[in-house]
Amino acid sequence: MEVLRKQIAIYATICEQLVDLHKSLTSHHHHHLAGVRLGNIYNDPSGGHKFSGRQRWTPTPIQLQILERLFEQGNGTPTKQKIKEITSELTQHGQISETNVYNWFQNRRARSKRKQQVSAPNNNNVESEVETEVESPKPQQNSVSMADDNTCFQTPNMCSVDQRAKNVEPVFPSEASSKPAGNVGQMSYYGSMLSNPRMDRIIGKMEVPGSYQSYMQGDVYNMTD
Amino acid sequence: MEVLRKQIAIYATICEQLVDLHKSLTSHHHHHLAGVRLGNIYNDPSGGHKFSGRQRWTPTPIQLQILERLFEQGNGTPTKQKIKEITSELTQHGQISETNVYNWFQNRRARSKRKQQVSAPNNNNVESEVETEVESPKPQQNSVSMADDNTCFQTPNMCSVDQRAKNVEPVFPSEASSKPAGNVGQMSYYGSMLSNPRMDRIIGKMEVPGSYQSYMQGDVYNMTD
DNA sequence: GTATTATGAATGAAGG
DNA sequence: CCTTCATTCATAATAC
Repeated sequence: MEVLRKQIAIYATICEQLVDLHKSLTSHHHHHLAGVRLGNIYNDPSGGHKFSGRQRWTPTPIQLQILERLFEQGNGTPTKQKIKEITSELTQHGQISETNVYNWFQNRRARSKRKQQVSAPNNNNVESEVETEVESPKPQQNSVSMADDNTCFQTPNMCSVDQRAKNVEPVFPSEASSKPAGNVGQMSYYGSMLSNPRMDRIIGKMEVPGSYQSYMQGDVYNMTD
Repeated sequence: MEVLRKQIAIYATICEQLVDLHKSLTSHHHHHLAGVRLGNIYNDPSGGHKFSGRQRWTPTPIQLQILERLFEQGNGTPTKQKIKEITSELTQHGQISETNVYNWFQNRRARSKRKQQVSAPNNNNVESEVETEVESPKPQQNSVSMADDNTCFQTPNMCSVDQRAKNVEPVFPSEASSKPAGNVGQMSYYGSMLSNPRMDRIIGKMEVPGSYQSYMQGDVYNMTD
């Protein structure tokens, strides 16, 4: 009897933790779970009514045309004021929000930049590492001394596994029918999956880039380190 | 006694399903999350100069959880002292630096603010025509998105699970090897578990804290013109 | 139907 | 603090 009660309590805890975890994950990465409110109508004059649910805004050809034109004109300097105007204008041609416009310009600009970087290699001719995508000789944000002490600081994944492949295997077994939770005392399943097994003892120190550094400097407390 | 046994069975089922769901989500979309954490997991035999890895810190789910909690607690402006403490704590769950924590809070706050300032004007009137969550063919998250019958997610993977309420065996674990059920397979869907009274509270926590839908509603940037 | 590409969106970090 | 950039992720569109 006591055992049973305990079991119940434990399960309750586990469930809560699972839910909490789930919430964290979904709220940060699974936007498609949450913010599906934009493409509900998607007045696509081109005919098809894709009521399949649209998580992602897709510009109509007309919108795209206008956006492209604006981009070429102002060349990627969308002021907030402009954005509003543009949005108002584009709304007449389909569902759109200022966020969409903002994102569009941001992406457009970034993409252009990147393309040019790739197209115009300065003096390197050995950058043909991976042609899968624009590997781009990333000029690296030389903060201060990030690659000096411990190069492997925050790098979650050093080896360049192609994440674009959708069939990458998670490290933990699929366990479709293995065992969801081993011991009830602790969340062993998620524990093993989500918490790190003390493999990090190499936490040296980190770079101190501008903002934070200045932030720190203003403090009365000294960096007791 | 019987009630207790039943409770255990129910919890076992719930846990299984949560885990399964979570696993589906993470493995489907977040392969990187599965092997998250500083990935020394993969042997890098190359050991060469293939160090094109990412340099951007990515919080582990646990770190994220903790950070979110701290943020919600009202410590919107963590002092340096706080940051140090938090960092120390989070270091136990993955590589992290004070800068990361600082940036995270900064970003979190800024974006939270940005979203709120959108929700606020929406309170009185709905001048923004982008606001039209009525008649959405795909009912998105509202409060208990998962609790809906077939709401599922847009994820094709998830939606392909049929509702065959298979063996929801009680499998109340004994005190020793309390391992909830061995096989969940396609999981019998949420319907069964949601009808449980205990699940009520948990489902309440399930709801996504509303990040993206409000983000979509209006502009992202403020009009500092 | 499956794999690949294009691109909208999310977010960590830097700058001001 | 607020804005912007750079990078990454997920998915609609498309090629196969």
